[in-house]
Amino acid sequence: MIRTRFAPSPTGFLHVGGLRTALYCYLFAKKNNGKFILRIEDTDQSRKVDGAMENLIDTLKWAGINFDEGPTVGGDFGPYIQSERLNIYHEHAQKLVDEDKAYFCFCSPERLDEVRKKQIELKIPPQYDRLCRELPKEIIEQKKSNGEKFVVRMKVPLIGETTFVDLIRGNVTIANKVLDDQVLLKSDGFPTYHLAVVVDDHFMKISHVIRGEEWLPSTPKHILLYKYFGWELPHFAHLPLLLNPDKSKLSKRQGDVAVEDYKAKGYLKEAIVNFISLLGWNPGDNREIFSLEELKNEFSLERVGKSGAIFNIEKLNWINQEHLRKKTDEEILELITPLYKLKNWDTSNSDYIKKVIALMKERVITLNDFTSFCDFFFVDPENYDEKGIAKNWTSETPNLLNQLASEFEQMSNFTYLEIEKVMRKIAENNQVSAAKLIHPLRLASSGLSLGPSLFHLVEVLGKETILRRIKKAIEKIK
RNA sequence: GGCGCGUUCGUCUAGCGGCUAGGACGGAGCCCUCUCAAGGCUUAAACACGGGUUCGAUUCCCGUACGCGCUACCA
Repeated sequence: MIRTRFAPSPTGFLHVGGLRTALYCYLFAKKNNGKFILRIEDTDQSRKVDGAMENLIDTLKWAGINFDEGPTVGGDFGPYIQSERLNIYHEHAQKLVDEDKAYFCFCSPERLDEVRKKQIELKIPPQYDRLCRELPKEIIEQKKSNGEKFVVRMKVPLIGETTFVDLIRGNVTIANKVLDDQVLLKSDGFPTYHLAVVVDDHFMKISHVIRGEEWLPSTPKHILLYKYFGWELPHFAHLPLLLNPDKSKLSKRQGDVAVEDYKAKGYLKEAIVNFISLLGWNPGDNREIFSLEELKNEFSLERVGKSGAIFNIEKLNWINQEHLRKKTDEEILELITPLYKLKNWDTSNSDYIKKVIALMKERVITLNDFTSFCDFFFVDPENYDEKGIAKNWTSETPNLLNQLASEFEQMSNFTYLEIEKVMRKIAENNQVSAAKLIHPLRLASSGLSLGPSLFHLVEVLGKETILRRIKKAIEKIK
């Protein structure tokens, strides 16, 4: 049984890198008829943020990444929040101490700092100097009864090396001597990541540990712990990192990293999921547009790459457009209605909004473009594009528009076909090109010099609005 | 500093000893056209470097360089 987990810390919003890790874990599990588990790693009380867990869960659900076990849904191997599992960690830390595979350490943070500083000065690798590694039992008891604070550290072998297989990178070997005597249990009684991850992955029967590359160097410690406990190893797969444009690890400061930021910008969940799926994985052929369902069928760890990928918004834009096109006008209506309400635009006439969608669908990138480029469908323009005026508005324009207005007034069948006929006729009568009418009318009706097909636009806006706007434009422009 | 991982067009990538090194986004140009998009066509653009191995290396091995990650009682 394939079981994977996504194990974020509730320290803020879900990062796009986190979403990708979660997605790959999810896809791998689903592809193999396995289970995907969500576990909350809240062992650092100082970094914990209220509401972060709920936010994480909401965002995963929004993206369509549903977990089979985890907080809020339960499961047979819970609890799924590490702070609710402290007794399990204590028990296992004690077991290691009893078997001489870990030890109590009473060194103060101050001493540790000092040791580290000195080591750096001497240009030797900073590491715990193992002062407490062989403390006699009596001393330990004495210090404990004195109430001295302590941590539990793992006893790393001084010699030898640890090798493991990474599903993405192959064999990785690290000498044990460069491994620190890692703290397993902190003085506040919480475990560190290293203890908690091993214990939980074991008891939650995780078959494949799929996580970011930043964990690669500490994996030998985890392997050692599995061996100390006598547990079977899971498979490991370390994903390449997501990068900023300058190739550093994707972070705030260089753009948006929270999934919510992209949601707020009007990107579709389908597009975000599709885009990040391609950052480090490819299907092996030229297809690029995938639904989540399709990804579930296609995904494989064998096709995950090794090098980091820069998060490039241009491609996201294109993918968003592609997914937007796949949506029906009805679906888009549902997505943008809340945005329109925020703008205080009239949303009571959904047929009208659907016409707007039909006209704009091909020329927007994000959902937000349905608001930022669509004001004129709902409110009369107050300002007119300066360049457009300079280029297309001449002294004869008012006269032409007035002729147009009186023709429009008499039309009973106000459709784009008829509108076009009328406009071309007037152009001909005045011996000017149709453009002399089209561009100024676009300006008058939208205030812009770009937008959808003018004849369609006029039809959708309707006779009354058009006549009003023609009048207004003639008054306001020069 | 130490250890680890990585390195194909600007970006995402295909390639698993023999290819005119392919695709996509973005760029440029042309066509279409009432503008803007969309669409169609065309085009520029890459194997980090040096050694091996081999009849033959983008591909395998070793170095170098560069980048990134880790080096916490953070994850």
